[in-house]
Amino acid sequence: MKKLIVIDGNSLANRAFYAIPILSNSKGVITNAVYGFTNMLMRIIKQEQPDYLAVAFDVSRKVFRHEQYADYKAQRKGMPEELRGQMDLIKDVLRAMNIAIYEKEGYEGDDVIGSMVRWAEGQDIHSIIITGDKDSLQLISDKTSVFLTKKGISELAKYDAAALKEEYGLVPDQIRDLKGLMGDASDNIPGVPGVGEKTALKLLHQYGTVEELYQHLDDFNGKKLGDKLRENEAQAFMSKELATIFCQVPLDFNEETLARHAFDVPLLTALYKELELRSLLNELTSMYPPEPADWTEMPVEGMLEDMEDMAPGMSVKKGEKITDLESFQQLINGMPPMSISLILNTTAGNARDSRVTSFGIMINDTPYLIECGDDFSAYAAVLKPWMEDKRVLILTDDAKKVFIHFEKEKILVESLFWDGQLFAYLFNPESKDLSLDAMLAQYFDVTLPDDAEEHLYGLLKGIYVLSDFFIEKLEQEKLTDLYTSIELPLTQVLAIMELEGVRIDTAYLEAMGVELSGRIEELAQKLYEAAGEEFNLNSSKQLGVILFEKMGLPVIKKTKTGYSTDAEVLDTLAEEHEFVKDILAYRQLSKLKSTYIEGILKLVRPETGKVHTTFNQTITATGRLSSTEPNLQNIPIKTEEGKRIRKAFVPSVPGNVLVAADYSQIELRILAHMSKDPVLVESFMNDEDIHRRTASEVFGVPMEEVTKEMRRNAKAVNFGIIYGQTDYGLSKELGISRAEAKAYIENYFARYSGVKAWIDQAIADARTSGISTTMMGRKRYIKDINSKNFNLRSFAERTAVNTPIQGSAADIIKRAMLKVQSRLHHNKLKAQLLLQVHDELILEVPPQEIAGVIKILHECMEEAADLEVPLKIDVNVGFNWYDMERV
DNA sequence: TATGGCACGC
DNA sequence: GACGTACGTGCCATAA
Repeated sequence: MKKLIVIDGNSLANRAFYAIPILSNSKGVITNAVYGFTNMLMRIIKQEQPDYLAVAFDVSRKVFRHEQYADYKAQRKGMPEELRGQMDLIKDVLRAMNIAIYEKEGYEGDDVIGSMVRWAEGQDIHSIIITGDKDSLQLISDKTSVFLTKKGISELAKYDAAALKEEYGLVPDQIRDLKGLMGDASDNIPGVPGVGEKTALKLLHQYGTVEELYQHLDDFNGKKLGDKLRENEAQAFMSKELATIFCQVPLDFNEETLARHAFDVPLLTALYKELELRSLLNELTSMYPPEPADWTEMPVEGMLEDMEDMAPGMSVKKGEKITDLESFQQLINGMPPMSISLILNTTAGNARDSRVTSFGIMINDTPYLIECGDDFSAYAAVLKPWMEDKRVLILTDDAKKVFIHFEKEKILVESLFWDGQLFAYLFNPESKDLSLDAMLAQYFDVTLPDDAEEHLYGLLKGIYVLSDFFIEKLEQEKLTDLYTSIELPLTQVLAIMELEGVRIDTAYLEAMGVELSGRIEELAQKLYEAAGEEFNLNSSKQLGVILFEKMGLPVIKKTKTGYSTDAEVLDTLAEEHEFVKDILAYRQLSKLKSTYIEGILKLVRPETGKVHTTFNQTITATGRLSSTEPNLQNIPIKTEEGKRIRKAFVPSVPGNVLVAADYSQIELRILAHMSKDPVLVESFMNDEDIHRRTASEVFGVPMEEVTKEMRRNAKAVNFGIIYGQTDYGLSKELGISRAEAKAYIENYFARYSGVKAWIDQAIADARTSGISTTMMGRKRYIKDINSKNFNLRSFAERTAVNTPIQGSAADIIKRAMLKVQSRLHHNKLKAQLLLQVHDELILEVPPQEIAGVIKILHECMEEAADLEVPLKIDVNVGFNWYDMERV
């Protein structure tokens, strides 16, 4: 038998309106009833799969029943303004869905519904009426059932004749009698005063109908009830009349009109977009996928509402574990949804070595745990079409991880990313914990279950809880451009760099290790002899005892826990004591051996001879990257001994070269740009030796008369300016008196008054806003800027000066990396980005590409930002990272 | 296991 | 008069 669903439009809209908190789009149009109604409608369609579908409405407040009873529904308050405005929108939605709307002047929705189902019964069609109005129960027949909404709109109570009998002990037609006796306050049907549901049911169980009851009024002689019934006889009969649904409304019902038709997708999409009904739009687009769109335009579902705010029963489904490929294939068949959340669980280790052991994926409303064992490749292949689909928005906590593990499967992920960690970092780069758990706790006070599986499901759902909120917050904080045009795409570049890795000449490192071991051992023996005892040379505590107690050297500096033995202290003592010189040498060599030789050798992959560092994009307070395991951003360069480590960094392909391009004075150029200081700007415009010029200004001598000493001092001043150095610090640095240092700094600010003004402004801005900002809008909170504690406040002030400079430099080189990678890719070059060291990019380049790559580097890096002064790079080329020649 | 001291880079 | 240059990572010793 065919199935007709007919919905009481007013009733359902009303329920939706009161069940769902007020929602509105950005223009202030209230949408909660539209949302709830449509959601309910979609669920019914999915669940019931009807052949015919219609919605009936009341057409006006004046209906034929008013002729009988002027006060009919007089009690009822007018529809609230907020709901009235939504009725037309609901009808717009229905029209866009090509769903039949029935209404007739002078009749209520109930009457239209009654007429329709009676017609349907004649056509041998089974009807289901969906309403919140119990009056409709009178329409139940062997071919008609009624689903009543309860508890808001989330659940339906299904009634057929049997269910009605069981709950009320009545047949459908007796509903009219029930209303006749008990009345209905909401419709202002009076009934018999003093008779409520209990009494009415008792009477009907005994007498069956109002008519029959009044035939037997004598039974109530001498009882109060009898008097009430007698006094209100006319009213009882009228009430029953009023409660009777009229089933002969003159309407033309036909199967063609009632049959389900395809949605008018463009119209419906436009409507949802206008109303900003994101979860509905998402649902629609998963049925009818749209053209690719800019991800910022792409609404992430308002699943937050679904899961958190909606009535029970609307929440996402329970999680499910999948352990075989077939089940997974079934899950991932057909068109992708508009968005999925995806969380990879991997073994520890670098990009190359780590493996995906399991992953969580949420598709539509259901989170899954996929145990892929050793077979992630097969699962990745199944997911491939979705990962390569630009329309799919992937919500994850770590986009780089996703890029890496799919890239390893030769799948270039093209879908757009929502990366929770990256969002959290941009909102506050100093956050200790950027995990989804932390974000859910911080912003939604949600704690996920401890159980690993349930926790994963919670994360998958949690991403959706955070998604719209974070995108909105990103927009509000004006960080969207930084995210979409820099940080997110950079993630993919970093993934490629990590996977590529850097070749290490292990034989060289090992040989150097052996050499160092010998020298370290010699030094140790010499030191033990001089000290007159053996002690742990690596222990600063034990060394302190030897130096300052046994040998009686002067204590220069103390630490929290005892004597300081750092390089600064030892340098002061070194001149007169060979022992101290040897300690310094021992320290230098053991540092090289433990950190750089043994440390790096431990991390070389034996299969390839490469190390694969991990670039962390969400660690530093200023926006710089950091590098770990190994840290390739602090490979020695200052001392000749240390610099030799760089000979071990070689191209992976024989004949290739390493190309290193570093920005010349990028931070001072940024300072020139931001301060617009005329001297500094002019200096860069003329491509002068910046430290020489500073020396000339500060010491008041012509450029050509600047001595090496003056230039060294000026360089320290320039350096110190960027960090907010004090006269004390500068005096220490240069080994001059504090007064002298103070004079340098004062001279500097006198000559570079624009710089002074900018620094003052940067501090003042931070003081008012509590924030420092980079050129790209990256933020950092400067929390102690107004502290009464001098130390904290001074520190905050230095931060407020340094952060815009260092952070803007980070912005610029990140942009440069994107440009470079893009050019290499589009020109189909074999050259590869390998490393970034804050102001420097290192690439491996085949010999035939060297000239082209150098040109690309100049263009991309020098045009990464448009400043008041030019950006300039120096390029060096060599067969290892030590033997480099300037080109 | 956490912390401090030290040393390497930009 | 304080306290004394930004941002990181890694190794080792020591304390807990």
